Amino acid sequence: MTTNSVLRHMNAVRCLRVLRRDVPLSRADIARELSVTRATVGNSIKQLLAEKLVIDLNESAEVNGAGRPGALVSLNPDGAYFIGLDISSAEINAVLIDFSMRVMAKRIVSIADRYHEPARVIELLAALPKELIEISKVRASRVRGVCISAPGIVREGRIISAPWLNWRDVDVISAMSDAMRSSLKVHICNDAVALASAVAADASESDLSDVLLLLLAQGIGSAHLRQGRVVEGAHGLGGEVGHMVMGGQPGMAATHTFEILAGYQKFLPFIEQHVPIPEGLAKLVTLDGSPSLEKALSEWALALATGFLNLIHILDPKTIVLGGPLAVLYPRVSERVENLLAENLVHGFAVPPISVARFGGDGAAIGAAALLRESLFDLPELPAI
Amino acid sequence: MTTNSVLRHMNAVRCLRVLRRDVPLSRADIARELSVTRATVGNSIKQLLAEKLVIDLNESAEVNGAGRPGALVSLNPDGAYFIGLDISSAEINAVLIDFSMRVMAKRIVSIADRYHEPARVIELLAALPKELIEISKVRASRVRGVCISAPGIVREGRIISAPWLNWRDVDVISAMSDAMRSSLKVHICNDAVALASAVAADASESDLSDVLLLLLAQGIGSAHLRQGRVVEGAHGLGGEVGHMVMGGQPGMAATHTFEILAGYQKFLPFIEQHVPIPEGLAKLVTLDGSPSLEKALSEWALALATGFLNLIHILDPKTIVLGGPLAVLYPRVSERVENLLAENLVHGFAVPPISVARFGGDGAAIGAAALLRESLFDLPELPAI
DNA sequence: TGCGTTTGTATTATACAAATACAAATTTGC
DNA sequence: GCAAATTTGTATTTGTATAATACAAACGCA
Repeated sequence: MTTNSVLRHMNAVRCLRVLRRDVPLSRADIARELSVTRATVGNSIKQLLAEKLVIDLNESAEVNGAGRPGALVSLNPDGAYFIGLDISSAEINAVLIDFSMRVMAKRIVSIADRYHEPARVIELLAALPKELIEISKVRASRVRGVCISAPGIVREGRIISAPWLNWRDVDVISAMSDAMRSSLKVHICNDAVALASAVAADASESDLSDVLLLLLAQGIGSAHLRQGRVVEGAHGLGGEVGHMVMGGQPGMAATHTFEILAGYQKFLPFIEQHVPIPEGLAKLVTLDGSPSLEKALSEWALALATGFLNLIHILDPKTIVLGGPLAVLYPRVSERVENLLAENLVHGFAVPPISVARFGGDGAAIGAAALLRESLFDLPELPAI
Repeated sequence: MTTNSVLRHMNAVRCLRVLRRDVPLSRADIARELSVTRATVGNSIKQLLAEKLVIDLNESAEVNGAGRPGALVSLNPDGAYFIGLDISSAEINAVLIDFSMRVMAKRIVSIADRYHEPARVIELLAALPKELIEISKVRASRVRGVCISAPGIVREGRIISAPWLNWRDVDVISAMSDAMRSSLKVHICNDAVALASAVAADASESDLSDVLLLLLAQGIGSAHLRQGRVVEGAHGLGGEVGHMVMGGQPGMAATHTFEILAGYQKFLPFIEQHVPIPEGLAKLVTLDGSPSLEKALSEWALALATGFLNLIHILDPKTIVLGGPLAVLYPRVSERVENLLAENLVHGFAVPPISVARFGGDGAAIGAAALLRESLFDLPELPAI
């Protein structure tokens, strides 16, 4: 098990991780970065070329002095593909991305009239991979897997509970695998985790790979990334920050949880009846502040700041990124929130940068696919015990 | 860098991790456990014998059938020693432990009259390692380092803030290294992290290596262990759960934080004037419940349950362990707390086992030392990038 | 006592990276 | 122009891992 081939794999993965920044490099560049010999890198690259994960650009590095210029290699966008399927109560968002995170195919399937029927939704899900592969015309053999993102508590391949879908204890992976009639590996993850993965993969700077992502919607979910990997709880749970009790008289009637105080219920009265909620919330961004809207925003700022304060004290994230339909409103309160944080954080803590994720409705689907992509950059599993 | 020696190290460490349970095993046993050949284990053990981390027991395994019985090897208690120094506002607790976690020497130095003077405290700290080595009569060359535990926010070798000591931004490591005039490596950690490390090292069962430790004292600190390692925040912080806002009118006046609602202030009126607080609290365990004490306990149960509820939703720990002087009181409210949790956790979460750490006042010192010991079981640093 | 079984190690085979050497490709200096 | 210097990439050799194999030693069992 812990054999020489582990070394080979480690070095190959390390080369991939260097190339991941999407800057083409020569073998000598990589060797310097990893403190190994050029010969070793040459071997690893040879292997990666054979696996099609890397391509020779047939191009020379720009010269910076004397000597033979290096031959550039880079990640091969065409080397691996990944499918992400995001379930919400309105629709399934489906994407197929390539190894450089470009979206090669995209489908949206409305499920508003049947989201509460797992069997029917899974039937629709199961048809999508084949469809995406056909649309995108990629080689089916290079598709590395399918990852489903769902708004709920996910554990061991099952959706334990997804209140917005009204699902409980659905064994999605088995059902999907059966329905798909293909050997594609199927994974499943929480939607906040998926979006966090999209944010992390998108971050060109590696320092963004340490992120607390908060998904502000009807509920509030979260995912915590450390060194690009999701920090999971002991049972694969965690991140249910929406249920954090933050106020009220002592007691746990759950009328003062983070998601009740800072979810979007507060803003529904300001949205016109017939407008979908995300669009309605987006309109509020530029809406002039009536006193009642201002009051709602102030209360929201206070609730957000309190929630952030708790999470920063507990988790110490490097950055906070906000996603979900409510996130667009954040710039209207950012100053208030950040002032409150600065005043209330204990000495030693600084206010982390708080930003809004730049992803549309397909963010979670892209992120789910990115989660699969990430596994190619994983060092060999720690030979535990 | 990523060479064959990494493999050798990995296999040696894997052997150590198997032996860590303190059950002597034969090379063949270890080989089966690790899925490597007996010859490979033989080599690793040969190396570990040379490093004195393992000893040959000159004893045969009890036979379970035919065949030559294996020659048992086990961790060598005498192979490595570790020193832990815990600072509180009352005293310095100092211990020297061996490789099997036995306390070989112990010293307590009162600093009640000068805890607020970092220079004088560090002077006292610096004298202790030599003293402990002399008391215990262990070979000085086998002492692997010193780890200091402090009640405050620790980062990059500095105490950023330790309110109970009234210290701010003290560069403990430099000062210690200078004052000690020895080549011993000095580390520093938070006291909750130290105690958690003691709990994890103490746990004979490996499933206890996933622990959320809460230190219930004047303040409330925490440390989160996952797979035996402390989960640290991006800046080495985190775990300041005492500052979690849990109630009150919207606003952050910080009158309803976890440590105000659940710290030991509430119980001070029940303690006789001249009794030290830890002893006073211990007396309350058996004190018959006056109505006012019962009320305080009920309020405490509610506050604890609310804090635990939030932390379970956010972190999903496998077990919760309580330490600090207030922990002894927990059995008086455990039933109430666990019922409240069961009623309020969202579907999918279960109430984790909640127990009281079985460590005395030297728990943090032992834990600090155990943190150093732990590093011998670390797999080689992931060759990052 | 002899046979089967398991252990531990010695030997050999194989696989990996490092060290070395060298040809190829380019700049620099004259 | 042209040789020297420099850098790249790879082939070869060397050293050191583990795996595979073989075998002697130590034991139970009949």
